[in-house]
Amino acid sequence: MFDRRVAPNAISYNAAISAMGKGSRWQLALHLLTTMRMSEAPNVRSYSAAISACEKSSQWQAALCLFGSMPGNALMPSEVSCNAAISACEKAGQWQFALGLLSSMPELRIAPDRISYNAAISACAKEGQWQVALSLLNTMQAIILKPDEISYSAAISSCDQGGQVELALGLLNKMIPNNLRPDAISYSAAISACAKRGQWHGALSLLREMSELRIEPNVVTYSAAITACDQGGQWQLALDLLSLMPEARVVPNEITYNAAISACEKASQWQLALNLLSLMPEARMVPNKITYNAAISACEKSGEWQLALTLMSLMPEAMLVPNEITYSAAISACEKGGQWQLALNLLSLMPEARVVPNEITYNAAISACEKGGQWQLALTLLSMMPDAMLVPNEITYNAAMSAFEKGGQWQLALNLLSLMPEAGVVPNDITFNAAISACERAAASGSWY
DNA sequence: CAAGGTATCA
Repeated sequence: MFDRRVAPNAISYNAAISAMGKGSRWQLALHLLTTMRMSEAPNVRSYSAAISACEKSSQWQAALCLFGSMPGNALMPSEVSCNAAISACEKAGQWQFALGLLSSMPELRIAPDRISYNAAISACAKEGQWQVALSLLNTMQAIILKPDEISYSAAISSCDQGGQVELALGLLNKMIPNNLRPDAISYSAAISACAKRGQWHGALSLLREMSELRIEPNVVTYSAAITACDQGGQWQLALDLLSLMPEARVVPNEITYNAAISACEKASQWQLALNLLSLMPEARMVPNKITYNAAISACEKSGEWQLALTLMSLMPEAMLVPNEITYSAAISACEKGGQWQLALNLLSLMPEARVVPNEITYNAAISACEKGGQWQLALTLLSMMPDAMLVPNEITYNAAMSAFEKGGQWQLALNLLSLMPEAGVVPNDITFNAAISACERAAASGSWY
């Protein structure tokens, strides 16, 4: 094709740009768009393919630049180019930009179509903007753009992200009356909504409903249902679902196993968690960072701090780099095992491992100090948080408060309590109980004055 | 030759 005798034409360039997009090579896609100019002017499809390439590589600014440069290149943006730009905003979590593009379409003399709305609904869904997503769905109906299965699934997903189970189920139930056929994706989104609220019963009902309607669940459906059982405290049911997958001819993947390992965590079933981890290679699955993090947490919840640290130490040979979640889970494991020195050691190793601790990491470390009776260290960690650009939250304050209480530091406890309002943290029962207890201990031991 | 929906870890 690049033989000088046969010049590539627009079609071959467009195909190449599209292929770069599928391989997440956005720079190469843009490079092709540039080199294309030497033989002929890129057309609307070239731009659409390039915008889509940027979208697939999460380069939303580049996508918007391309879209915005079309009129200057004597090209009228099409529905497709605009929809690709909306998708780029969606992938990057820029729901306001997605809505802005949708609303600017009429000025550009492009009528938004079903795909424009669906992409915008998805953008809102990803960011938990369920009210906006639902209003877009209503707008679609109002302007006689009949929402389809994808519109509904995206809207259900917005309710899922927003924790609105009832609304999610309501939308699912409206599909058939609207002559739409719910599929595995619509059901998976609804099951996920149940999972977020721990409604395992609802999730299993939806699975049953699927079999009545002859809708084949897929691996995502099962993974979501396993998570629903996990969140609902039904770890046995979660594992039952995993074991039922072969006869349903659904092949579990890494995510399914990760969800199942997570279910073992809540049940303090570290043996089962490690067993699942060990079964993965023979099922041709490669455990990833999330798998290890879930297994480390399972050990943590079971009080197996040594095993948790062993798992963490095995990550490099599995070519996995621990992240802040790994460290936080491992620090929590040390906390549960009364190993405050090891917990602090892990925290101190983070900078050289180029892992940035977050609030949760500090909270775990402060709790470890509290359990180890190290109120001074808890105070030191608390005071280090602003330097690390971290804002202590309710959990941080409560952990520090308990540390002061255990250490008989009633003045510090009361001082901390008094600082909470200006830090914008509302003390709760745990906070007050710890503070009161600190004072009672002081009074009982006569150290009040 | 271009555009839209589902699941996992502290």
